[in-house]
Amino acid sequence: MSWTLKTESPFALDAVIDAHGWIQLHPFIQPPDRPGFDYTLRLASSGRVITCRVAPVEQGIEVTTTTKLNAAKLNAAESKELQQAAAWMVGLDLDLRPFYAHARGEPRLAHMEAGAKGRLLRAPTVYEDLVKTILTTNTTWSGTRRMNETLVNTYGPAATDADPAHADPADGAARHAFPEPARLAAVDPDELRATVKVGYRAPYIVALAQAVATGTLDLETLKDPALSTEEVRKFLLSIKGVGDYAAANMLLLLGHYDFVPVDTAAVKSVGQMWHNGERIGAKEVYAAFENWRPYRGLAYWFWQWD
DNA sequence: GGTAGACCTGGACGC
DNA sequence: GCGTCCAGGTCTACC
Repeated sequence: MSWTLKTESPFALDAVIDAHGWIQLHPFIQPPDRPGFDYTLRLASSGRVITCRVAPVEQGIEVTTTTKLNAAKLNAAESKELQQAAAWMVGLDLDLRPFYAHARGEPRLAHMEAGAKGRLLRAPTVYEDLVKTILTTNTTWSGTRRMNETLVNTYGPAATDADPAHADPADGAARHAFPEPARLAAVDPDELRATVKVGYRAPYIVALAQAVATGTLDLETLKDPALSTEEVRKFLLSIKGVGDYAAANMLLLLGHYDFVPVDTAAVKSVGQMWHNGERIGAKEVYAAFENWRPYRGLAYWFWQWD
């Protein structure tokens, strides 16, 4: 089964994929031999775990199911859920034309409008993106990838009726969806620490999963574009394990662009470009992008440094 | 409001 | 092979 989803605003799937490293985090798989990506998800409406293939078409994407579930077609609710998830993942709801107009004339951002850049690949749920963001804190990118892969393969449900032809191209293993909140909520933090080697992040992840699973924390409300940036930021910062960097990263994913995920790379880049390589802090990073309000984070993220 | 130290892991390095 | 050091954000205690 397949569906074509389109948007009115400038769009390029390869720009979404290349915007950051999320494509390297399971359940995303980037096939080496064709454009687009594969993603394994559990459909909440039925509990089925399927793998879908997302490929570029003009002004949008084509979404195709790639498992043997093709033989047992998705029902209406499942189809709707899959299409909504795919549209959210690639940001079909976003319109960056106001930013392009704002950035017109800045040579270091000219590549954005030309390449329809600005969207960042995201998971179907805010919960998944938040767990992944916590896994990016205080570690290297290779550490993030390792922790995420182990988390997904250990606690994520395997694709039902998986077609061996569509197994993980890296090792042929069955693909897994991201672990449900209820699954991680039931894991002892010490076990998570031992199996996934997430270290001190274990209690943060379990507490987050428990809050989502019990309904104490409704992260999906953060997708509401009517919420102000400050409202969303305050909400995120109230979660244990989420600090300024993690909140800013999540804000970018949620379509709020005024905060910069200040990490060591940010202070290094800004220090080299505007402070003769001197050691600087978050204050100087924000000062460097002051003229880009309310898009400071977006301008920073796509700034061409050389 | 600002700062120091602890939290974990993997990788680099020296022996 | 083993031990030590370091990088990477957030939290807590303290001033």
